[in-house]
Amino acid sequence: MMVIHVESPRKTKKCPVCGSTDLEYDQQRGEIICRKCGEVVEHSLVDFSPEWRVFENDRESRKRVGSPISASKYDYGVSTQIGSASDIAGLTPEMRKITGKMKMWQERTPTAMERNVKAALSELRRAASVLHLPQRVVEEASRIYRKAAERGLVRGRSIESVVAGAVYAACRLNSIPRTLDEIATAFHQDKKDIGKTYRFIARELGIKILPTSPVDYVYRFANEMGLTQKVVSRAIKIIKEANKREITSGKGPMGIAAAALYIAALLEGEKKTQREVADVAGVTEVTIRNRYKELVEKLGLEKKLRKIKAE
DNA sequence: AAGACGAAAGTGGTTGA
DNA sequence: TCAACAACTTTCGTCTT
Repeated sequence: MMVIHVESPRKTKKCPVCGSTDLEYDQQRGEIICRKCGEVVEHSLVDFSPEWRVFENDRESRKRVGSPISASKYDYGVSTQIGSASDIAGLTPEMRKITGKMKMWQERTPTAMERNVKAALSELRRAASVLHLPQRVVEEASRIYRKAAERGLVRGRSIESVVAGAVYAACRLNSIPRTLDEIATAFHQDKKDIGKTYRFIARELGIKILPTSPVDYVYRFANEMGLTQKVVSRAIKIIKEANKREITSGKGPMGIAAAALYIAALLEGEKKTQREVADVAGVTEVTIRNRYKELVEKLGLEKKLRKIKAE
């Protein structure tokens, strides 16, 4: 088994923004985040979760021999080659017949589906690097795509749109949200098509999709706007509180994340305009205003905000 | 002049008869 | 299958800073 040594990120890295060595490794997201300023120092790290984690109760594949089975290789990375002349020198004629047949079988041209999956997975890897997806999500997306292909769900849809849908589903399943916009850009696809395909394959494959939490977006949005950790914590508090008072259900998580960040930035004296927040969150100013109003009203933040305004 | 505010009309998806 | 519905968008005119 191949062993990759990875130094503990915490010991060696320094935040390029504030120089702090107090870094936090977020295993789920595969990111190193600076505790002080919230900067994402590094993405796409090695996934440290147990290598024997197996889905679908497949106990048999928990063996720790051989190279890791990788769903992102089109043959799961476990194919072998039957050699020719020299390899079969010691075999009886009957055996030679059999191995000859096996060889023919093996070298037969790949099926349409194999070729399809292979093309899809290379597209997947390309987009994954653009999106900084951790390996675990790539694997998940590969599994989803393969299942979809096996059930003939790709028919009538472009490979790209199905791969994109699989990626979106994999991200949501792992609570590492990428917005539909980001995925659409990475795949050069239309947002609507991806959404449709995503819903379709999720339904057909019986993938349970939990609504994403606004909290999942806060770090990334804040980071993109150069907001500090203080603002992030504040925004998360606001969202948690809003959850308790059930004003978040049915609302778009991105809008809530955006509004919470907007308010948090005001409260922490790092004001951003609605326009700036709207741009990174991929919602409109109007939506931010609507969520803003609800949040301020129901959480009783008017006094605090007025105080801030008075400077 | 820029930012914030909100009304009005339109879009795409969900739900329920 | 259709209509009602909620969330969100686009657009635009009006205040506020």
